[in-house]
Amino acid sequence: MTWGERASKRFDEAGFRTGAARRQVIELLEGEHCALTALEIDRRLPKVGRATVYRTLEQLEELELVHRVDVGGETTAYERNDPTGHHHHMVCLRCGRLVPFSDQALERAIHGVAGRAEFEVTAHDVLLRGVCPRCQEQS
Amino acid sequence: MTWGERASKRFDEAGFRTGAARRQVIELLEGEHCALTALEIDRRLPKVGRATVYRTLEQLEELELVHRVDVGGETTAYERNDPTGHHHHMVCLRCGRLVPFSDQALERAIHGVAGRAEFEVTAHDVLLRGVCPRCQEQS
DNA sequence: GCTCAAAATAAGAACGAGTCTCATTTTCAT
DNA sequence: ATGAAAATGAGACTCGTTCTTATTTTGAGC
Repeated sequence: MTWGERASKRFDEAGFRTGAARRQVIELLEGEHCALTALEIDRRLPKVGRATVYRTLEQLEELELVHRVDVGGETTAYERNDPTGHHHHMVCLRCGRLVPFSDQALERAIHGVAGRAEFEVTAHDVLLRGVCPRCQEQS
Repeated sequence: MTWGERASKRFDEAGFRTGAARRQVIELLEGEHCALTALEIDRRLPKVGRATVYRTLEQLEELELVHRVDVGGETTAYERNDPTGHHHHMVCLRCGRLVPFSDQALERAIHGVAGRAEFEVTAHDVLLRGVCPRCQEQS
């Protein structure tokens, strides 16, 4: 079952009705592999209102079908929750490109810290900032 | 030498002139131990213009006297660069409290990833989200 | 101390991301 | 088919941040 099918099903089960706007947002996310910002989605779906885009993303997040990716001060990005795996991002400071990565040692270290902390840690983010290969060439 | 003195000196060396506004921003940061948001600083210094607050923070960042702390979508916070050390933050999802931590294994893992990446990595952030002890008690 | 060009500043307009409101359209249980 | 409830689009609004511009302050050279 694809992510899109799973998303539709989960919406049904949650008792939501399905409109054209929601379908389009889901289709768009289905086709993307890395994070998309809310405004990017709005721009790519000119027939869908901004409010609807944000509302839909909020619902998708509640249903745990997408999660936010915080990439710096600018705008928030959203990404499909793929059961295949947890990962983090590198962001290019010049062009904004996002590249995913994952690392076992990193995850172990984070779980270690979380275990020793007084906080009840429920989530974590790691962001590497730098310059992507493409932008390095250009300088 | 205090952080404030170091900051003033560094500004001089960089060829900047010293105005009243900048002095006030530096004094305010001097007195704070953890991150302050730009707007918080603006609010606490009503006689200083918004633009000046932001410009000063930008310059402080360039001179490596403060660094940004990204704590979620809202607003960006700034924190004194203490030579004693690099650290990350846990943020409480209920009350917003920030608590610093640092961990050797975590840093090693991050440097490992950065070294293997095609990106030229210049900075990194780690944020643990959860519930602080104080808020855990209240529930 | 003065002087004056350059730097710093204050005030507020402008901008961009995100939220809210509300009138209209669509969905779906009946 | 019908109509109450949900979903939607358009645009007003908010808030953090940036830009513009006219004014004030600084400090190097006298």
